[in-house]
Amino acid sequence: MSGSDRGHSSRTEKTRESILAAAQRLFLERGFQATSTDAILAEAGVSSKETLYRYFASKEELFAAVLGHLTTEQPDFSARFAALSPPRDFRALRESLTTAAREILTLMCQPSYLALWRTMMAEAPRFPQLGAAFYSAIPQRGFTLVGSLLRAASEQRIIVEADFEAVARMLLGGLLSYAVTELLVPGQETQPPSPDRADAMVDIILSALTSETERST
Amino acid sequence: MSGSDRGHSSRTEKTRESILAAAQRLFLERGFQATSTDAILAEAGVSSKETLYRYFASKEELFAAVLGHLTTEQPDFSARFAALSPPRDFRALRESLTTAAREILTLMCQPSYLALWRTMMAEAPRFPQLGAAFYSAIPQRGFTLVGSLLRAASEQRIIVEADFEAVARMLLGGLLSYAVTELLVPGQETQPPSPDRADAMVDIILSALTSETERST
DNA sequence: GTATCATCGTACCGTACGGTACGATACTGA
DNA sequence: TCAGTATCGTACCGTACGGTACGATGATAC
Repeated sequence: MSGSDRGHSSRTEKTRESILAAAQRLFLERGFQATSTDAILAEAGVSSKETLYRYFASKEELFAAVLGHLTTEQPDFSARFAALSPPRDFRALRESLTTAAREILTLMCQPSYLALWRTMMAEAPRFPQLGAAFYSAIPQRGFTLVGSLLRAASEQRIIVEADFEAVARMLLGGLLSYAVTELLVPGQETQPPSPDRADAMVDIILSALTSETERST
Repeated sequence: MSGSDRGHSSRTEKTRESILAAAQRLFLERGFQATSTDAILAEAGVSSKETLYRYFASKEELFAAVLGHLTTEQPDFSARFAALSPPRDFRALRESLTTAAREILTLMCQPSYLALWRTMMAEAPRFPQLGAAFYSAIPQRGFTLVGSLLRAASEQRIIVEADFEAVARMLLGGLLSYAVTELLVPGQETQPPSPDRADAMVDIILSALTSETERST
């Protein structure tokens, strides 16, 4: 407010960004404890710890800055659902869900995304607010968005009434299970699952949500 | 073979067990790197590092012994499915699946089980064979067992043919999603989900697997 | 009872880490 | 051009860790 950030426009911002970028790479690759501040400096091309501690009060604060940034600014799979408009008919609903599920599956199995999940779960006990923020920003939002999409479809009589919270958790949990595979069996070049795994799950869900219709029609 | 383990029957076994138990508690509670050998000794009531290194060549080997033991000897939720006999009719299938799903949900949300998952995913990059062993012993086996149970049911015309790999992943993944919640939002006493969440998922699955029957009958 | 071996208690080694201090140097803005 | 400051380069501090060494002490087996 009182004109504190005047004199340093581009230069300081650049070093700060490079430190953040280096820290992000190393934290996600090795975890919090296994990443030393010296290694971050070397990766960032910075030659003195004094520079790092000018921008971040401690290693913990740097970690929180990196993970907080990834939680809020990262393109996440929830956004795929947020963009979905209420479906017009069954065909449109199926198309929307299939596209979104495919994108989620692909995104979640990317190494950088897996590393984020791994780091979050590993450090959640030590950084509880980071884990909570991540949960409500990504998976929680996914459950909510899928659930409300299905609810909107049911209100338009496209699908039948059901426990949409359970349905959403099963669809996203099924996709998540592939990420867990990659998380537990790392490195060995397990090729990501083919997109038709997502298609199959959407079709099973929709099959459950239309069977009652068959009876009542 | 050549009479190496003769003289030390009860005493050495006891200290070894106490070291393993202490290491298990601390590794699961704090993780690998944050647990010092000194802390393990204190927790085990052992007064010299020499004793620890008599039984385990390194901290890594002790960690592998603990996690390997937990992977193979722990009562796991796959065993619940392995005990299931091929169902006689639809009612028996639903009963079996509901009971198993409830038990899995309860088991997976227990703190000790969550800590095992967290530790496995956190350390999988550094201990790849541990992660792979855990994956094939627990989640992989769960997918396989549920899938084959459903296949057996479909061969008896209890349910219709379907992509049972996807169905199994969705059912177990849906339950897993509750564990992920607890993993990411730790501590704050989030009460575990009620068992009827498991019931709802089983019913949705079965609804999808009977809808076609309605048509063909 | 005596030899054997596990454990004790303690001291030690080398290394690595998070964080601080400080003079020297390069850059930036007026 | 000059003042301010961000960065450099390096040295340092205190602590903690994994692992080793060794004599003393206790329990166990023959």
